[in-house]
Amino acid sequence: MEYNYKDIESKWQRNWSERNTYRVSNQSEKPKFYVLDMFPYPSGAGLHVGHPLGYIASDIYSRYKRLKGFNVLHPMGFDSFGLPAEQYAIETGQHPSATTEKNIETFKKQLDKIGFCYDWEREVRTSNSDYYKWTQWIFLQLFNCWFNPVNKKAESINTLILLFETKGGHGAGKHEADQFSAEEWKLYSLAKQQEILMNYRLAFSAYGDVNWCEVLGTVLANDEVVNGVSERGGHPVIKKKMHQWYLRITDYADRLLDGLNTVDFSDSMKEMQRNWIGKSEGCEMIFSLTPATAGTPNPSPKGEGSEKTIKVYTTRPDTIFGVDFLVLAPEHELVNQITTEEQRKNIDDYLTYVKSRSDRERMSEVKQITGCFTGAYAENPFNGKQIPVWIAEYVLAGYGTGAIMAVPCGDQRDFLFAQHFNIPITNIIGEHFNGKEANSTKDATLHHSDFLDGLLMKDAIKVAIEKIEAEGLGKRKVNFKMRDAGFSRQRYWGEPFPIKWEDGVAIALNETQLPLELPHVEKYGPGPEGEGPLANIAEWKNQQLETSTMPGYAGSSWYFLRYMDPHNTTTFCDRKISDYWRQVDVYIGGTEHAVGHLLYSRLWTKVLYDLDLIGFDEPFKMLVNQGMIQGSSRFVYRIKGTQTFVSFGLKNKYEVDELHVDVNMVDGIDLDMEAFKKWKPDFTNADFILEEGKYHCGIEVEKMSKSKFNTVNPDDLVLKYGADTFRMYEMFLGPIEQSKPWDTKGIEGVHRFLRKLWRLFNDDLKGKDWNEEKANDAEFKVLHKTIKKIESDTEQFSFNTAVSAFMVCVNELGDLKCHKKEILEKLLILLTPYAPHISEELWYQLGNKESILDAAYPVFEEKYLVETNKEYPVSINGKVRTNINIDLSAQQPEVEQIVLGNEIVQKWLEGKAPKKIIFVKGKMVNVVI
RNA sequence: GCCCAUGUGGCGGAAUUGGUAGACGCAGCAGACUCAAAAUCUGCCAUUCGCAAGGGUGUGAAGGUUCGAUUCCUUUCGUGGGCACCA
Repeated sequence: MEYNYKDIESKWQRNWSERNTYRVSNQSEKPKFYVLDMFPYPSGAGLHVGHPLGYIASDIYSRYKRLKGFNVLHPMGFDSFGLPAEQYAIETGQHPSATTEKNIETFKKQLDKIGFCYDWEREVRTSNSDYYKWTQWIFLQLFNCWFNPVNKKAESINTLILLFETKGGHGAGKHEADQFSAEEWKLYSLAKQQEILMNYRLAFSAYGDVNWCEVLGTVLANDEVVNGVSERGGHPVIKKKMHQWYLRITDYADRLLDGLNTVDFSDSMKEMQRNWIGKSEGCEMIFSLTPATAGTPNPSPKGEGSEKTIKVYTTRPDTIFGVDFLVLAPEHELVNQITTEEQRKNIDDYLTYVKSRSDRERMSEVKQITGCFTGAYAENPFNGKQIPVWIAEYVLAGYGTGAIMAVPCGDQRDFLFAQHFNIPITNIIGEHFNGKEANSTKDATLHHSDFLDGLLMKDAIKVAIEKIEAEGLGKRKVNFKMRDAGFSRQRYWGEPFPIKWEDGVAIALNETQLPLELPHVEKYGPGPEGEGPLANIAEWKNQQLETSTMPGYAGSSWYFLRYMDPHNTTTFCDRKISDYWRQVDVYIGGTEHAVGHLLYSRLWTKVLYDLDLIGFDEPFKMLVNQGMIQGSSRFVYRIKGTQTFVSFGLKNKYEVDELHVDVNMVDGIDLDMEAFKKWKPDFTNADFILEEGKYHCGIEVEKMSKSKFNTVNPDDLVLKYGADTFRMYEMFLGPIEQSKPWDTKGIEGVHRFLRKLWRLFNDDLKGKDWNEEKANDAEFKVLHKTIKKIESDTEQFSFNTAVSAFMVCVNELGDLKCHKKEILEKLLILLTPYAPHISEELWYQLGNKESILDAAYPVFEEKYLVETNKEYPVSINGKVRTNINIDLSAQQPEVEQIVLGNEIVQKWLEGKAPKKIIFVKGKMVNVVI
């Protein structure tokens, strides 16, 4: 009887589904455990081999925890709103709801073939109105609350109104502008009151920049902008100010930082989030502008210019005497006012240039130094030095005050700027500055720095801030790099905002009006003036409903809660149920979500917690990052203007175009030329220039994507080798957290392993081959070594080494000719999380009536592994020269005697006495000569 | 540019807290079985010198700490991911 994975897998998948084996109850005597995958975006390309990597890992862990006696929640769903579906719809004329539905069906079918233990009754889809009803509902909670800086938590906006009514503007203690009294507040118009409240709401509306493409008449995602022009059509893209919704995530910056100390994420992940939040301590400082220097007319009439000030933010106030110029962000509101007439043309040209540049380009292309002098000068408040004021794209409006004081001797970007524009550099750090590059040390002693002279820079920071505050020139300030999160998209395929606009005031819909359903239209396109497609729909527009929709991360910020209670129609998730399941114990997904999704869902969780809607304020207790499976692309080289293809090694002799070719037509690097000819009509008559009789393709590792023809479909592999082989092979590829290019080559080895396992139970010819004999010590040793290894590897998500331990175990049992049920039965339980189908089948063959899914996990017993002796490696000066078998209980003197008596050691000693003998018990011996 | 990760045989990778580098698997080579093939089994498999015994070199590169470094430190190069409207 041979291993027939096809029959076995379909048999047990049917059996498990008929018996509802994977249904999870919200009530159980067992302790709970919640294992979650980052749910997929159901793209039209279907599942590729990269998707299941994390899913297999979480499935193994879930099954393992179940064997260990936990009530395990392990759900799956779909993040089904998003840009690609919308784009695809525009291109093909199909409605996104239809394509999304179809894609999800494909995904589910593919997932089921791999044998995951999902409870599909708990499936969620973010684009279903019974789901996004609650996304909208949570948005309303965000809209209707503010962050109280005193209590450091979200509270109802009514508590803020009450403060305004009783104490006026300082009640909230936040916005400097809100210096009104309680009486004034009461006299304000409704619109004015709402305008002020908008500065506090956690979900708020304000003006912000978007990528605007005039020709396409639409707002573009950064992804759709390539080198400053639109990806589709290559049209120019500029920044445009538009009304946008935001989430006030900056108010939670400190709590998001603190929360990192309570969760089990990798250090690098925490570091990335910390850097994103970017907390820095420094001070704001005011520079007053001086009337223009002689020879240039004063741009501001009636001496107004002298009253103008520039507020800069710096983390290094200690360098105040090294300031050689100020730089404003090109978008800074003062730019227009301070520019002198002579400089106006230059400045305008520069602003036009900057408008075409993305933030990314502005930050990354530092070698290309650009900037423009405004003609204005500011005064150093401490020594009266005249400082030119420039604008430059490397200063971003969104960070700090949008203005910096440049210290070329201490900051490399400032240094390059000064060098490029011939601005004289003041050295305040003596020999620490070599004139060739900036030195950002804090350990130098300050020179030419007046009251800071002779101080160490790191000590001077405090002194400088105190002086600045004492003289009223500025104040201590904590800044965050993080900005409030843009929350609206000018798109169709997303959650509509439950918001109406009445005379410029945003009015929240009543909860009873939810869900506010996305209107179904056959065709849609961008609305006027960059509005979303909803603006084209008369019945929508007439109701004055908000025309943008929510971004992709809205639905994914809270989906883990909905899985707990997916069918509830009265609340997003019953409090009793979320109190049972609580945090996600293990969350598995890619690092690409490190700062986006993970921060947003942490924010939403904290707000829901503050409002007492859930009982925990961090969503994910532990995070496991899976690496990305990359595609290994193959290329062919077509001689320009022909259908002749030249092999990789000869391509430099011709002028060629590089074309992606489907990896599935290439064996290693050898192209299947017949398959290639049939691939596309263009290639039917292709000619080839070969090397050594073969056509060699070029190789490059890239993201796995349909357009690069480097995707590998898991279905084909499951069909050819079975789900169990596929699962174990994906795990065997390498550490779960490491990125690696996909390569199908090694899958045979895993399949061979499963057949070898099968043959421990069944002989291909004779049939049943297992027996009920008593196992001996050697067999128990193999088993218990494996139990120990598998258990600890599984706990540590080291699945690749676990697979190899299974192989070692089966090899060793094969060598021992062990076919004993007593041993094999335990091995099957260890294996079932990894290869559930074959394990269940063999378990059944051993005569078990109950499913293996709930068997008791074998208990490791140390006694089988106890050793009395060890082959100690013996090194001479750190190089291993021999091994000596020594009793493990031996102590240093005894060991020294044995080692020095050894022939090989004697030879290396050449009669000399050793200087030192290092003995590490149970490890090694090193003789130092 | 900034942030994070990563670099070990022909290939994927292994190596508790610094303690025998290359487990396990793929590919390859040789052999057994077979009319033959598949399947299976046995052996070899970092590199270099050597008939062998044995020795030299070797974990991206260069330094350092240590009795001992793939592991720790410094510098440097390559690759992958993220950088706020892809999800």
